[in-house]
Amino acid sequence: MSQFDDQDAFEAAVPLSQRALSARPAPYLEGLNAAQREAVEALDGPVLMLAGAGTGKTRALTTRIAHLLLLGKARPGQILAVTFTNKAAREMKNRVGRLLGEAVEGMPWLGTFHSISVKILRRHAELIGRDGLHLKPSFTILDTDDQLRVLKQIIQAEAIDEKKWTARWIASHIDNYKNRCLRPESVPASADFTVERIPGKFVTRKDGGPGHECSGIELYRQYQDRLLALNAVDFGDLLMHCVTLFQAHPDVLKQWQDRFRYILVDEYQDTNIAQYMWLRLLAQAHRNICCVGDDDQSIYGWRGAEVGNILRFEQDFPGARVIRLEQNYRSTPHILAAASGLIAANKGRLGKTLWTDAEDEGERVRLIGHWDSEAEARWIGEEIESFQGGHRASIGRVSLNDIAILVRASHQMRAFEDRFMTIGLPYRVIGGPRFYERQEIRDAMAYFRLVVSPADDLAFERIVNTPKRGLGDKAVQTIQTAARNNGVNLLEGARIVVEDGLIGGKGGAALREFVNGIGRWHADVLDSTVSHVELAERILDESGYTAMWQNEKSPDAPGRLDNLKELVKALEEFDNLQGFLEHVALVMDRDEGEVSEEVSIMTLHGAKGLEFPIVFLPGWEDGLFPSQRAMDESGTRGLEEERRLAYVGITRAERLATISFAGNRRLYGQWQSSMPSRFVDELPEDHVEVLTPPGLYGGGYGAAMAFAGANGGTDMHQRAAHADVYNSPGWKRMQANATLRKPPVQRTPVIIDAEPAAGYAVGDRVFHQKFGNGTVMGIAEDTLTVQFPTGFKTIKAAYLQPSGSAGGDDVPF
DNA sequence: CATTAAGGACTTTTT
DNA sequence: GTCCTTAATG
Repeated sequence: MSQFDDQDAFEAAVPLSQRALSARPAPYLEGLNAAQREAVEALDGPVLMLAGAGTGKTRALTTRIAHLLLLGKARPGQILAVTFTNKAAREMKNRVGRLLGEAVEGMPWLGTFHSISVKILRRHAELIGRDGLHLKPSFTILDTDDQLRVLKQIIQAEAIDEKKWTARWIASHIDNYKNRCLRPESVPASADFTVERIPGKFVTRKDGGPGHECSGIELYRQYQDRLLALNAVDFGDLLMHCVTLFQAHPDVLKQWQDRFRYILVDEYQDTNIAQYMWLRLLAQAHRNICCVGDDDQSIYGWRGAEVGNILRFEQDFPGARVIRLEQNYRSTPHILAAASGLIAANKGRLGKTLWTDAEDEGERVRLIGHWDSEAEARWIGEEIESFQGGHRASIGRVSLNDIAILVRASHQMRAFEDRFMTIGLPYRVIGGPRFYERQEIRDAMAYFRLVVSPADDLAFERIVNTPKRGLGDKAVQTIQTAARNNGVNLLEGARIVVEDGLIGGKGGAALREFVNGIGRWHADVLDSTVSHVELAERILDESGYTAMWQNEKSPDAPGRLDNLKELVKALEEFDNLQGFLEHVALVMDRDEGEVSEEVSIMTLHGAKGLEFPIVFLPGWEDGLFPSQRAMDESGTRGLEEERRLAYVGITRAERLATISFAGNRRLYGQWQSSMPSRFVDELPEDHVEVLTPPGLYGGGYGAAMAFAGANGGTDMHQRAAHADVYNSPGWKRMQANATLRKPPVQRTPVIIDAEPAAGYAVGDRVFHQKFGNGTVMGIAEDTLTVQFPTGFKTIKAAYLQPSGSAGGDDVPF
């Protein structure tokens, strides 16, 4: 990087012709509106670009990069451009390339926070660690699965009661620390948590005898130590280690500050504290940082994102220019007005007024209620078919690719998949399990990992008995003991076990073959005459892994074999196995080929940044959307985030948005009734058209409520308590369109078939020693299904006590 | 040690 | 309802 260190040398290197370009207007600037142009041309100093939905943010950002390059302000390698997703990074890369033609090489530092952090960390790995134990540049990146496996080992060693404190739960706490850049030694005691050990199980600890309790920070420390010993990092570490590195080594920081002359950040509203520190450290010297974001689209608060980062930008970077992009090019006026009206209910916004110069008002946002989630899916399917038939004059010709169904939670997708399957409507689910998260891919990867780095104990444990080699828990324990006694890794330990004949019979022979195989393939990795693609095939073949799936007769076995083939094919694009492994951990999301005509089904989170002519927004029911959990966990803040999610959903639509809700929905196999989302009532009436659903009693929703009420145990007190709901404008609209046989009476969710028992009723607030306050969602004899902030639990009534404040302060229900 | 049966938890959202 | 972990059996 020394070639960039000298400012004068760099300027001298820029051709005169390039610098002269700044003297004449650049043609690529001409299509921009005034605000976009300002955002592109304000190159030096801190800039905050507040870009509302559909205002051409990506265009401004990519043009800005092109501008920097064409003016000779920086070379491609001197621009740091950070995104959150690989998709966004790829998109930006493509668009910059298109703007510049073939003139400029791809930008090496355009990528996600995580992928850029890896690149930086690899160069300074040895500076991370303590007590003589440090990271090596070849460190592996653990995904959530590996992370949990490591934690489970620690939990077992510490005899922690995993029934009560799951690895998942502890992992989320550790992630939280890392999101805030808190290392084990810097977590304040006030942020510690306590877990219990299994009573009676003897544990020897350095800090004294057996204790019944264990500090969360202590577990965190052990986890970090274990990762270091494994020469591994998890996702959170990538950011946190980078920040630690920069803080502890000013000389290293300086190198990177000098290299990155200009910094651009996409989706700034989604940054967490670690990312914020990362950026600040890199930007503080020259302050050439341009952050793009929209506080109204901040929807990742639950995983540590801090809207505060964007709200505070001007304080962090005094003298920052704030540029608002407010002209919307995406949606019709009705859609825009509906979205704006909804988001206006949020407080603490930076405030933007989106406008459009489109003349055609378009159709109003449509609102429809259904009897249940199946009717909702049926109706949407029929709507889509009628679009296809072409007899919808106001809409015109529609391709299935133009249509998206955006749901709050992934379990909603199923109803649509089922329905579309039966009517033969092509669809694609976006954001399902990732390619590299599939079992067969992870197994294959573990083989590759172990072959490349024989010290990868996690990989060893994963595959030592896959395919079945007759090596169970006991055998693995024998290997672990041998490894520990000799101070070597598991593969070496296994070799010792084989040599000493500690495992006999079938298992011993199989283990011998396994160890020999890994050794053989490892030698081939180093042998440059062996192609890595061929080697990969051979590994899967000779290990018996391919045969395992060939012999498996379950219906998904062929698909898995296909995936393995695809994996090997993907290898061709890399120079070696190492490079491939690195790529898969961070960047390999399968490219969603848009070859055929399909309706897209995805979550609202997954839809951010996308747009579709026609959008369906089903499941607008209180408890589902806004999600009960978000509200229980974060109160008003959670509700506002949900509202932003709704805003994101509506603003995805270009021409037609349809919001719907169902009176009954199946959750965990039980039917449950629900109320329309409060967001429905917040929509500005002038921009909404209420549709009458087809079906029984002239109106599915009204009938749904009457039915639910009849079965749910009528209660005057309840009726009075919730009377206001039925006076709300949204409710009246629905009433006008539905023939109501009986007044609706139930506010809280009802399990239709459930008998009230144990003195509790559905909807009651209860308290549990560990899980805290929750809401009863289902009753079966003496067992209750309770929704806690941390999720659903099925618990015996004896462990619960009634919670005093039914219907909390700012939390409804 | 592997296979099978029963029981429990689980549902936001993702790099 | 589904997936996963644990207990019982071959």
